[in-house]
Amino acid sequence: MARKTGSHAQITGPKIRSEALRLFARHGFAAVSMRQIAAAVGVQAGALYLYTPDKEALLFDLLKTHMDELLEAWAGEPRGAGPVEALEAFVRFHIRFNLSRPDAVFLSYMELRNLGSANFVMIEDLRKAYERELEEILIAGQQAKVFAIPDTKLATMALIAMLTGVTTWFREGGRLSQARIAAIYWDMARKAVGA
Amino acid sequence: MARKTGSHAQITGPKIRSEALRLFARHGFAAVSMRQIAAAVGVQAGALYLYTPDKEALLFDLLKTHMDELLEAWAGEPRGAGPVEALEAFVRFHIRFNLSRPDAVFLSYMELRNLGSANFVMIEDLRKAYERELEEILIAGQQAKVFAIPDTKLATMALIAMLTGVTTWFREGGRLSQARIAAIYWDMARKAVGA
DNA sequence: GTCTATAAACCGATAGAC
DNA sequence: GTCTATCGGTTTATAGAC
Repeated sequence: MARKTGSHAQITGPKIRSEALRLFARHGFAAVSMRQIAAAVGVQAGALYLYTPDKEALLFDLLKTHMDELLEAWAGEPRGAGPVEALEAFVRFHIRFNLSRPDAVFLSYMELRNLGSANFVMIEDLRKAYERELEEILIAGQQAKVFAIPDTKLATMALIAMLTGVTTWFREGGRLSQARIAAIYWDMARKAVGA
Repeated sequence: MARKTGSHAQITGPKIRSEALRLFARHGFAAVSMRQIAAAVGVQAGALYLYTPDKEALLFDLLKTHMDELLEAWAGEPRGAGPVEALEAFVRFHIRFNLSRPDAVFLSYMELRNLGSANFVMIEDLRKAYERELEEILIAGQQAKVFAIPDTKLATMALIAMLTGVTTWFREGGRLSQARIAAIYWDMARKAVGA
């Protein structure tokens, strides 16, 4: 099938998302103009509106995709039999996944406030579903008496904040390898829950 | 001394800072216009420039003040003799102080990128100085063999991220009191460092 | 599918009146 | 100290040519 000159939908669509993700994470959603995104992609600003109805929808698409991929990746992650093994799997998975997508992680933290309330609730629910995955591990370990946790809800929030924090300071080629960092965090997480 | 009609410098100055802090935290620095801040204060946009040379200087003033107050408050905080007591003091102080200023904490995390490089470095150095306070406690405890920490630098980042995370979900009048939350976090922090 | 051109609104910051 | 008015530039989003 013949296409008009300058037709590159299969390239432009993904490129808009990747450049928008990079720019939003670097400068903030409100600070980035549609013209900047278009320039980074290599098209004119008007062309963006063939791929997104408006700027907020572009942000929502990025956040929704990230959360979907996060939950899907965790669902497909192998994990051991007991709560301790499951917690170790979660800790290592969370660090590995988040470090592979630092821009998306940062965006999911910072730019939820730029979403309308309906979109906000949708992303928020996915985030809660992910947190629930960790809490269920903690509850199982608590019931099996292999964890000693004063409050599983607080432990969930504490562990996720601790693990996600890695993305704010980790730099490739730094003092410690990603594997070493994951091992150290697993050690601290394990101790924190009394395992 | 007589003043002209409409002269309220002693009220307007602090109010500009408090309203700007609230709006920047809520919507993001770039998303908030000087006109919005002025409207919240109850003056016209032009009047803001009697109190700040430009918008970025207003943001910097907020962040600098916050970091100065944080370091000053910690410097004046009573703490016990040993590393364990010092760590407990730090944990409780960090939670208490940050929960008393959630907007400033959020801003300090998210909007550093809107600072010019000179201003950025200044805030960053203050943040590092604060982190160093915690790391020195961990190092002292490690040397005294009352902590068992694989890496004091990583433990510092892990603990601060864990503790700061409280500000993202805590709501006054929620399930747990602030004192109870601090006690639970202290329990997890203590275990995490092997004390 | 992309471009150019443009509408309508808003931005940060300043000048001058009071 | 504050206001009104405004400059010069930017914004999101759309219309119509190709």
